[in-house]
Amino acid sequence: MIINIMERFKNIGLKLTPQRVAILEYLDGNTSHPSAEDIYRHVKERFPMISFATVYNTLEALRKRGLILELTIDPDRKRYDPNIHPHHHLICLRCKSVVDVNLEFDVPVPDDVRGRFEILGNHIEFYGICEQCKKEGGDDNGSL
Amino acid sequence: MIINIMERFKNIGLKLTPQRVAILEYLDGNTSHPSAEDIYRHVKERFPMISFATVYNTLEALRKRGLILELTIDPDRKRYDPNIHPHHHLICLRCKSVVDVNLEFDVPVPDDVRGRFEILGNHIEFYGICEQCKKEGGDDNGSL
DNA sequence: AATAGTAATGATAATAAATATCATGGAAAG
DNA sequence: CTTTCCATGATATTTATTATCATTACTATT
Repeated sequence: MIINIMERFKNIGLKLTPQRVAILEYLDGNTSHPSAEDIYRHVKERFPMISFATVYNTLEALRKRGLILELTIDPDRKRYDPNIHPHHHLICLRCKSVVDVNLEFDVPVPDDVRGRFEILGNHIEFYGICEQCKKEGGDDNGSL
Repeated sequence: MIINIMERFKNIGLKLTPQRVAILEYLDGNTSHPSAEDIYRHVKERFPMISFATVYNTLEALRKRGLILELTIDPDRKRYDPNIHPHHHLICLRCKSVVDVNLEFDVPVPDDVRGRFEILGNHIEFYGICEQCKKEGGDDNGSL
């Protein structure tokens, strides 16, 4: 999979730099829905000189080509998802962790809506409390 | 409806200032999902002295009491919704407009998922092209 | 292998949204 | 009316993201 992306990178005329490889390797199969800063901090361990500009640059290059998704599920920051297949998300209101739901749901939108809006896709966010947070107790459920 | 909110405002110990009334009136029945800046610009017409701090202040007070929802559907800014009943959204990829879908969908989440995550609610985002944008043509569909 | 062409890097500055601070003003209650 | 205490507005700060640009370095070609 990651080989494919690297090949596609080159085929499109994008240069495959060590920094980009590191970012791609971090993203490959990653289901933690990292933010730009998460990625920056991780890659920095191997490339202490890496700049935020490179991270944003690479993410934008990937996004423009549809190789990653930019998620708008965290009110504070963008998150990125290398899983580009249609799927949904469970979002923990306490710890903000995001878990994939790899299911196809049939969401029957009425004709009168379809007539007024060309629907190209959908994304379901499930809000709740993750297993980990439930174990730890507490009663702040955050807010929807 | 707006009377109710104003009453509740006072009952909770919040002060009902002219600025807040203006914000409440603008939000009441508003289905445009305005950003803080949208609200600021509108209220500024009547209260040229109003500050952004007051807008954010009021929105936070309303949100904390569950009187409005903070929407995380626009990658660039938070949007606010006075409709606190469960509903979903159509988001135009071209003009970023947001339209309500006041329907209840039954989204059957499998038991193994429910066992690992207490689901408290869900929100469906439909992506597509609105009627207005389709009329105007163009072929930039934005990206999911 | 040397080189030329071009895109990527990283340092830095610039935007922009949202939050924090705080002296002053004003709503609410008695 | 007066007192209390929260809200306001001016401003500063924080944080995320985008923009700029000289330098670097990958890639293809020779």
